[in-house]
Amino acid sequence: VPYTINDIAKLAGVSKATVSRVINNIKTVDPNLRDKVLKVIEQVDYRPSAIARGLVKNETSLIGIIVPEVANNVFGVMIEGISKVAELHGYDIMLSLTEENTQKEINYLNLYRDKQVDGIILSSRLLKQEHIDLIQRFEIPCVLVGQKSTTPSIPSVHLDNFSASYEAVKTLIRFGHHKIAMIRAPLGDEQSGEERFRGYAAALADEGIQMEENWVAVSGFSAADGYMAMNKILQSGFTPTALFAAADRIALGAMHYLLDQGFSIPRDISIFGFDNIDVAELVRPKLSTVHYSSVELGMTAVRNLMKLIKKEEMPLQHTNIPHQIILRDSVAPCGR
Amino acid sequence: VPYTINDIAKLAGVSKATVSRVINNIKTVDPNLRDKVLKVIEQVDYRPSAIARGLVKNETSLIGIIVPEVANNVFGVMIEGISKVAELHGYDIMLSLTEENTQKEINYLNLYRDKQVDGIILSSRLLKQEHIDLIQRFEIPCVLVGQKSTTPSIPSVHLDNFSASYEAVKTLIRFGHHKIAMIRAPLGDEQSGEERFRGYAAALADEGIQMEENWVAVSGFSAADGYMAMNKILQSGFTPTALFAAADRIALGAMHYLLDQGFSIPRDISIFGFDNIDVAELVRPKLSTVHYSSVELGMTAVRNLMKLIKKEEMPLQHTNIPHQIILRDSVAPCGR
DNA sequence: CTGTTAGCGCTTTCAG
DNA sequence: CTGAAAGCGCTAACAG
Repeated sequence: VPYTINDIAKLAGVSKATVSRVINNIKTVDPNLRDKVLKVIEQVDYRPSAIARGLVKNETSLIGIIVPEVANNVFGVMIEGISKVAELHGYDIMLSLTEENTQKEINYLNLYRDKQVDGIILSSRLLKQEHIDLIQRFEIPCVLVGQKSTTPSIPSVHLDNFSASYEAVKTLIRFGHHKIAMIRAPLGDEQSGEERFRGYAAALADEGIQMEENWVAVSGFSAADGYMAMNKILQSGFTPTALFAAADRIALGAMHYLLDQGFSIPRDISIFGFDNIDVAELVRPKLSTVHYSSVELGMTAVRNLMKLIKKEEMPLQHTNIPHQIILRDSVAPCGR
Repeated sequence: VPYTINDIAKLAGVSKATVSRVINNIKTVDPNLRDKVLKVIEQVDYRPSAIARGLVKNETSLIGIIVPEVANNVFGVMIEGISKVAELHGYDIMLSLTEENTQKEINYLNLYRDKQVDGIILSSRLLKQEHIDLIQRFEIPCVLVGQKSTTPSIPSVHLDNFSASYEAVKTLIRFGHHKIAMIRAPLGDEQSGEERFRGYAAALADEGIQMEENWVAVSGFSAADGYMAMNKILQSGFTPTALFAAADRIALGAMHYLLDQGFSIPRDISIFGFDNIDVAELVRPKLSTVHYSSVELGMTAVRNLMKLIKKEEMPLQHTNIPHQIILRDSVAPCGR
């Protein structure tokens, strides 16, 4: 049975107001009383209830995170970034996993309102107006990560997916590749899906390369999805000299399909991924990819959230995280 | 400004007790009143404050998770398991990352007490008496995952690391290997460190193989650590025909070192890992490893935690999760 | 079936 | 500098 502030007051022979002052480090307390109180607190190992405090102060020092999954390294790393900065600011985190299910996202948004978190970091692949409406109605500080905000009051942190893809594909072209396939991510996903595809298309167009419909396949984010997508492209009769995949795990799945089919990477087909997840460097051939810092993504999101919470300064509606082309062994000059 | 139960009471022309009954689904409410209240709630989109409710009920429907990291697939997957079952039971999760820092673990344990979580899942690699004492003093339900409990009131979920390692190494021996190196995990880690090593040692001993000191190197859990550890073993003058690593990422790091040195896997050296992380199957050669379900680990932990919370039934002090040897391409018969 | 009342553990005026 | 008192939003007896 934990001690309450009343117990401490009684034991120390003071009022609970005084105890409150002591635990909140308010200087206007007689040093003698303060010591007495502190001693009692120490003795019985008293800790104030965050719940009760939350009720009266309307603050929980909690931030809620909503992400699709956490077994995926991209999100794991991002959460570590979030956690680090949140801790620095004295915030703890609640975590909710949605499996990209919009209804769950909505539910968790509501849950976070119930729990009165001080702020929310939302990473949704299919951002809908419904999300935005809900967030605005709550008036809970919220920052979007991975998708671009469509509303001034809700800042977002993301990368420039278009440029990143554009540069990746340009790199492939510079290596002499023209027949470049792409395994793209789902259609509703504005950033990882659409933008990364647009960058690919633009790079080809700029070089006067006529892309055919069967050059691109749509895929989920898993390696298994990538495996199947690669099969689909080859089945269509198109044999590219290079592949650009919208995510590393997709790329890895595709690579396995190609290896299983007897292709040699990168001799027969070069492969370019996206995300630079931890294993990109642990496979052979090591995967060329677009790097950006998921840690930075998470950290920046929290920093912006802090601004929002403290209302000192309005963060920019859009914050871009830098990206970088990483050339590794999976890309070689075109041999055909 | 969110509505409170008082507002609803006023708007619906009833007492707040009645509103409370409605939102808590207590049947003894006149259907007319209930409808009226429900309508108002709907209209203004009222949601009861979980904080206030928590204060009076002494329940938060929150469970706290303490893990070293989340960028590591093992923990990511485990958390997904936890999340799934927790959600099923109506619990939400708080997450804290410790980077294996004992002081942080203690801090978070304390934090969870402040926040009055209903239960805690603790995954610590270096479990100390200090943890145990703290948990017992709190009287907060807590289950350990990954380490074995030393206290009847604190159940734990883990695998039989000794047997798993034993079987893995026996498998290597069955393939004709005798000169089997091991890269083991840190000394203080009773399970992944000590037990996995003991299994290795026992398997060798049972076959009458005399293990030398330079056959084993100690390593952290990262691929980089594994890379260096493999270097150390080779530098010592020992060239094994097989390697058993205490974790897949260690194995992967070691594999890269060997490939960099011009060895062929598995022709020159067979490699056996542990954990069956997602990428074990995404590398070439595919990694042989000890499989266990991290999802199951997490789910079982929550199930036990629920028993503890609901006090219906005391869970077993020790619950073992099954494991399984997975033979893939990284292991071949000994050629020497 | 419904309203009144008394808290849950804390912070915060407001007097003294 | 300190204590009394009110109240955060809700639940839970207890009468009626």
